[in-house]
Formats: sequence, C-alpha cells, structure tokens
Amino acid sequence: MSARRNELTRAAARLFAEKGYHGTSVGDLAEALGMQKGSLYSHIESKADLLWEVASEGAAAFHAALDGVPEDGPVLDRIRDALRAHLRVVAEQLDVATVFVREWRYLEGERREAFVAERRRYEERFRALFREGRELGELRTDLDDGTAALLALSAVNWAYTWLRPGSDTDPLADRFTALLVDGMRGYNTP
Amino acid sequence: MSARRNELTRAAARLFAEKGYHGTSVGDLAEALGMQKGSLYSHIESKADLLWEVASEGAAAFHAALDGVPEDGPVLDRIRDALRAHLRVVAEQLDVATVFVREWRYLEGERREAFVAERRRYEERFRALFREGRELGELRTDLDDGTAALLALSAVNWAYTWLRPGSDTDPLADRFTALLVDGMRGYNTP
DNA sequence: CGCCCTTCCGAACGATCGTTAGCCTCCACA
DNA sequence: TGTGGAGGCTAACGATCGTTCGGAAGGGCG
Repeated sequence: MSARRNELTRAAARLFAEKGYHGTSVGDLAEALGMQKGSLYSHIESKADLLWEVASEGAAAFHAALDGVPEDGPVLDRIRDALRAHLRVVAEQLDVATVFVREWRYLEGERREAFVAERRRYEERFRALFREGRELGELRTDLDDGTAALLALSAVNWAYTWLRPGSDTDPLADRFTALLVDGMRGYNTP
Repeated sequence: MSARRNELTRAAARLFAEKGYHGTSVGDLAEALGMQKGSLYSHIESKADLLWEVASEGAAAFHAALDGVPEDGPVLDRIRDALRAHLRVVAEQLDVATVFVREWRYLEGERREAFVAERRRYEERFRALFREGRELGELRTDLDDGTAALLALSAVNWAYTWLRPGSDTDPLADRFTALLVDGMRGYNTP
C-alpha cells in the first residue's frame, strides 16, 4: 500500500471519528489530503471501502492486543493485562478505536456481518477470562461472570468518549481492575 | 404540542437512533409519518430542531429519573437506585436514550454547549454519590471514587448498545451494584 | 354563514452528495 | 530512449439533500 494510500486511510479514520461516517463527505477527505475529490478514486472504489478498512484495522488492533495477553498464569493478572491492552489501543489509535466502537454500524451487507462476527469473537475472548477465573476458583465461585465481563467491557468500550490520545493507560487499567476485584465496600459496611 | 407533532418527535427519535442523525433524511421522517417531506415544515423550522428536541427530552428523562433517588439514606442503596433509575430510562425510552448518548454530538452552536452542560451536570450528580459514600465512610475510605463513578457511568452509558427495550432492568442494576460493591475476588485469592 | 388557522400537497429551489470520465504529467524500468 | 502505469487534474453526471412557496382542504369559532 502506497504512502499516499495510507494517508487517506488515516484521514478517513480521523474524520469518521470526528464528524461521523455520514457526516464526512468525500470532499472533506479530499481536502484533508489537499486534492480534488475525484482524485480519491485513483485509490479507492467507494467511500464505503474506507469505512471497512478502518473498522477492520480496529478489529485487528484489538485482537492483536489481546493476543499479547498470556494464556496462562493468574487470571487476575490476565484480566488486568487485557484491560491494559484494550485501553492502550484506544489511547494510541483513538480514531480507529472510535470507528471500531461507534461507526462500524454504517457498514453494509457482508462486511457488516463479518465485522459483527469479529466483534462478537473479541467480546467472547474477554468473557472467557472471567468465566475461567470463576471455574478455576481464582474468582469467587458464586461470581456472575457474565455481568463482570459486561462491566469490564462497558468500561473499555466507553473509554473512547473521554480518553485523551497518548495517555498512559496502564495505571487507569489497574484502577479499573482493582475496583472490579476488591469492590468498594467499606471495611465496616454491613 | 399537537398529537401529530409528537408523532414526528417519536419518529425522529426512532430514526436517529436507528440510522444516525446524518443517516436520516427529512424524506425518511416524512415517509414515517406518511406525508410529503415539505409538509414537515408546518411543524418544525429545521431538521436540527428535532435533534435538539430529542436530545433535550433525553436529558430531562435522565435527570428526572435521578430526581427520584432519595437524598439521604445509605449510600449503597442510593447508588443502586441511581443505576436502576438510569437503566430504566434506557429500557423504556431506548431511542431517546440512544440519541442522548450517541447522537447529541451533531448538535451545533449554543444548543451543543447547553446539552454538554446538562450532560456534565448529570454525570456530576452521579459522581457525587460515590464521593459522598467515601467521605461518610460508607464506602472504603481509600476508594478511588472518581474511578468508581466512571466505571458505573460507563456501564449505564454503554447499555443502549445491547439492552432490549422493555427489559426488567432492576435485577440488572442490582447485579452491577453487587459487583461494584463486593468485587469479584475469590474467598481465598491472595 | 364566513373567516382563520392548522395541516398537508405538489413542485421547485440551489446546494451538495458519491461517482465517473477523459486527459495530462511524471517517474520507473525495460 | 521509449513505454506504461500510477496519481493527479477538471468537468460533469444523476441523485439526493434540506428547505421554500403558493395553494388547497378542513375544522372550529365568531
């Protein structure tokens, strides 16, 4: 992929995140690259291609981040690492993450179905951590692991709305983890 | 406000939630009411008016729900009630909640600023619960209340993406609360 | 009855949408 | 040195966008 083509994808990610897919015109994209809108079609076949590309890049980034989490070791550590991994992607590729979380739904046809499947698979990998933790007894045996996974996924999926790009997200992930693990009950709360 | 005018607002909420603000045309709105698109302008001055109206309705609904939470009593109960209240609005007015959470950003000018202020105020009311809980000693005194509030807000703000309209949300809110309060640590986890 | 106000229609407005086409330039490589 | 493909230009396409306008129903009220 040529450098120019990559610039186009970057601009698409930025503009789709900022103004939304339908709020971004082909003219906007062309202007971001300093060219005429017709010239874009030397690089793409349609505007929808760009959405698909950015959304796919997001899916790949989140899956790759999760791949970096070891498959064994204490579950609590792996949950912490998974949160760290996800939030790191959000902070380092905020535009792509935003498209992955919010703009993907404007995909159409097979691409939409393929994306949804990848997204479901990602969430399932996340959920498995909590289920395994309960089954192995590393988490409370009466844990509602589905709710726990949902809570964790909500936290990281919402992060794109407020996280500043380039932030140091590990401490944040650790605070989330600590809260999920220990809860917030007072030492002498009934 | 006439019945017809109210139908228009309902259709706007539904379509904005389903297809996005920029993905919904005035023609789509007219079709939903079985009229010509020009006829809509007997009721509104612009498409942007509808977005403002739905977004404002969402803000009012969430604030009103929080108003129903007592100002005293055990903080844990009030946090549970706040989660219940929020999720109830999401389940009962999913379209409006979706616009409140996701589509508001296409508001422009003063309306956007006014909405952001209302949204910030809502989140602050939420945060205050956790801060107060820590200060009163009903939550752990070393609690990171900002993170706790963020986790709770993330959970409820993300709910519009998966919650089925009309669900019984109180048990769900209670599961969230229980997890936030007690955590998921195993009884003999180091 | 006569008037007005609300509501909708039908047609049209100019602007902008995503996309296509033909042509030109320039550089890599045979 | 000749050639081809990549990448850009300008111009235009038909479609659709949000909005405007004049007129026509129709019901409520004097």
